[in-house]
Amino acid sequence: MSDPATRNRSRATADMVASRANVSRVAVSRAFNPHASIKPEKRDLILRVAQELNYTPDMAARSMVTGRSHLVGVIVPDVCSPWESQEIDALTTALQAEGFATLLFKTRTDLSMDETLLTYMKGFNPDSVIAFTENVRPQTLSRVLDRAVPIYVAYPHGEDETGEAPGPLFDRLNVMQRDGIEQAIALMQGYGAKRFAFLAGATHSLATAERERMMHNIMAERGLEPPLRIQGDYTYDTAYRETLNLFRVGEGADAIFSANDVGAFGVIDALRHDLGLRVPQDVKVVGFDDILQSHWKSYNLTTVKIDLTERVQALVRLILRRLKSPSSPSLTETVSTRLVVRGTVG
Amino acid sequence: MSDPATRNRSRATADMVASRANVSRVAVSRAFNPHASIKPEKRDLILRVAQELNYTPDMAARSMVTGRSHLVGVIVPDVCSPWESQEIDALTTALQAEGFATLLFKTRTDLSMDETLLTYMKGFNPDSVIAFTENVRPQTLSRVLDRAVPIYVAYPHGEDETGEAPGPLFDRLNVMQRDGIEQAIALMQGYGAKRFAFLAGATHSLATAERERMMHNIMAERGLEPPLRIQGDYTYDTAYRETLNLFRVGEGADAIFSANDVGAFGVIDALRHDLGLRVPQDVKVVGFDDILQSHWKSYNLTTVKIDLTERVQALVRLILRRLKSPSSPSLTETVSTRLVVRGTVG
DNA sequence: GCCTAAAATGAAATCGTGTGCAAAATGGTT
DNA sequence: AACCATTTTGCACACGATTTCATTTTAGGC
Repeated sequence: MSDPATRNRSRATADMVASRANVSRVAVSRAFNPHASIKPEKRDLILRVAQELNYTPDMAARSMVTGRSHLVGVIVPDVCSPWESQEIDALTTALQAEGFATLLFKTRTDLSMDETLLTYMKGFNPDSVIAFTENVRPQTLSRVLDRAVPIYVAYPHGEDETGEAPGPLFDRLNVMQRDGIEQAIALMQGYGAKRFAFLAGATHSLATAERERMMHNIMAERGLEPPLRIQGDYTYDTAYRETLNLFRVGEGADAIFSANDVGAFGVIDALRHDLGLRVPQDVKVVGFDDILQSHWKSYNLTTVKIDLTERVQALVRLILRRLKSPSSPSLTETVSTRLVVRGTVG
Repeated sequence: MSDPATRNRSRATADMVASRANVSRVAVSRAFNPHASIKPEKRDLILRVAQELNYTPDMAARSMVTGRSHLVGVIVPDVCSPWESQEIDALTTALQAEGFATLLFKTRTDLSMDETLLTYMKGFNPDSVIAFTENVRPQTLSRVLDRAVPIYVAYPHGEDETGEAPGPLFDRLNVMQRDGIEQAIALMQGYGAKRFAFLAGATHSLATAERERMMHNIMAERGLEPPLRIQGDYTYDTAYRETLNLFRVGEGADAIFSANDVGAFGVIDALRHDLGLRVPQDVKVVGFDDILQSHWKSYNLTTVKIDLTERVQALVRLILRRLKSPSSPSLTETVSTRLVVRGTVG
C-alpha cells in the first residue's frame, strides 16, 4: 500500500509513473522533455505507463523550475465586442499552436481597478502580456508587472499626459492605417461625396485619434475641407443616437467614416430606419476593421480591413522572438490595411 | 550582496520581503492570507515592504501546496460567435470577482485533437472546467481530466451514442427552453402563421435537437402540423443559403423559428434582400438566445431570451459549491427563458 | 504580581518538477 | 582486450510558497 502508484486517487505524479515503470523519477521527466537524452525504448515504456496512469506533467511545478509558465495574459475590456472577440479567437488559436494557453482578464471601463487586476494577473507569472485595451496605460503595465515580462499593447502606444514614453522594452505592432483610409476617402470622393464626417471612437482611444488625424491630413492633401465630427464610443447605440443628432440638429453629411464597423452599423441604421435616407445613394458610409458581420446583407459594409491573421501572426512572432532573446533590442512588426469594397459607398 | 532583497533583478520572493522587513518568511505568507493569525502592525509593515518591492505571491508555488490553482478552464469552439463571446465575457467577469482567472482554450470543429487539447489543459490543474461546446463529449472530459475536477457542460448532457450516461459527478445547468419556445409559437400563430419551419443548428448539437423536439411537441399539442426543417449549422451564411433553397426549390414557409439568433439574421436577409419577401408581413421570424446584435434596427429580432447574467451566476454558484464540498451529491440549477418581442413577428 | 487561555511566532516538512554533475553504461576502434 | 568518446543514468538540490507543530509572547482576570 505504500507503492506510490496506488497511494492516492488524485492526480498521478512522476513518482508514481517511475515506480510503476521501474525507472527513476528523473527518467520520467526526461521522457516528457523532447530534448533530453534518454534511451528510446525507455521513453516509450514510460510514456505508455504514463498514459495508463493518466499522467501529465504539472505545469505549475514545471514552471517553478524552468521559469516559463506557458501562460499568456490577455487583457480586454469587452469580450463581446465583435472585433475583440475575433482577435481573441485568432490569438488563442495561434498561441495554442505554439504551446501557450490564454489567460483572459477583463478590465472595467473605469480605470479604478487597474492595479488590482494587474497585480492579480502578475501572480500567475504570465510569460507575456497582451493588452487589447486602452483602459490600461502601458506605463502602468510595465510598472506593476516585472520588467522581465514582454508586454504588447495592441494599439498605438503614444506618450501619455506625463510625456513619458513607454520605454524601450516595448516591441511595437504597427498598423499602417493610412493606406486603407486614403483608399476609403478616394472612393467616397470618386462617388461624389462633398461633406464628410468622422465618427470617433471612445474619447481616450489613441487608435481613433490616429485615424482621425490621418483623415484630416489626407483630406487636406486632396484639397477637401476638414470633416465634421461625431463623438462616439465604438458602440452601436451611441453611433445611432449621435447620427440622428447630426442630421436633426446639425447640418448632416453625405459621407461618414466610422472609426469601427459596429459604429458604422449604427450610422447606417439611423440613416435608413429613422432618417429615411438611402445608403449609399444619399449618404456613403465606410467602417474600419472588417469584422465578420460586415458582409451581412443588411449592412454589406465597405470598410478598411485589418488583416487579422497577419496581425496575430506578427504578434505571436514578436512574443516568441522576445521570449527567446529577452534582451534583444526593441522590435517592430507592421501590418497593412486595405479597403474592402462592398455596398455602402456606390 | 548576499542580501536576498537585492540579489536578483527578477520577481521579488517572500524571502526578500522577509529579510527586508526583518521578519520570517512565514510571516510574509501569513500577511497575505486573510485568515492567518498575525499581529496587525506586523501585517501592515509586511504589506508596505511588499509593495515597495512589488511583491506578489506566486500562484504556481501557492497552488502546489494548497491544491488550488484559481484557474478555471473554459473550452469554446468559436470565440467569435456572438453568443459564446457574451458568455465568456459574463463568465470571466463573474469568475474574476470570485478570484478565479479564465484559462481559455479553443477546440477545433473536427473532433480529432480533443484528447491532446484536454491533456494539455489538464497540465495547468484547473480547479474546474467549463465546456461551452458540444465538440467535446462529457465522457471524454471526465476520462482525461481527473475525476476530482468539477466539469460543467453548458449544454444538455444527454447520453451519447454508446448509451453511457455522463455519470453522477456532473452538476447540471438546466435551461427551461420550453417556456420561451411555447411563447414564440403562440405569438406566431396569433399573427396568423400557418406553415412553420425550424432552422436547426449543427447536426451533432444536443441543444438544437432539444429545441426541435420541443417545437414538435408544442405544435402537436396545439393541433398544428409538424414544421418543415432546414438544416443549418448556427452560422449566418448557411442559414442564408438554406433559406433561399427552401423558398426556391421547396415550398417555403410563413414562420421560421431559428435555433439561434445569428441564423435568424441569415434567414431575414435572405428573405428581404434576395427573395423580395417582407418580414414580418410575409414571413415571421423568431430567433433564440437574444444576443446583443438582436436589437439592432436592421433586424430588430423577436427572440427567445436566455438570461445570461442569471445563467452565469448559476454556473459560478455551482462551481463554488462543488469546490467547497467536492463529494456532495450532484446539483442542478435551472435557468428560465422568455420571449422578447420585437419586430419580426407582427 | 501570578496564573491561564489565546494569539503570535519560526523551524522544518511538503508540494511536483527540471537540472547540474559525477558515475556508469554503451559502442566503436585499435 | 584495452582504450576512449559518447550516451545514459540517478542523486541531490532548487524553485516559492503553505502548513503543521511546538514554542514563545501577549492579554485578561483575580
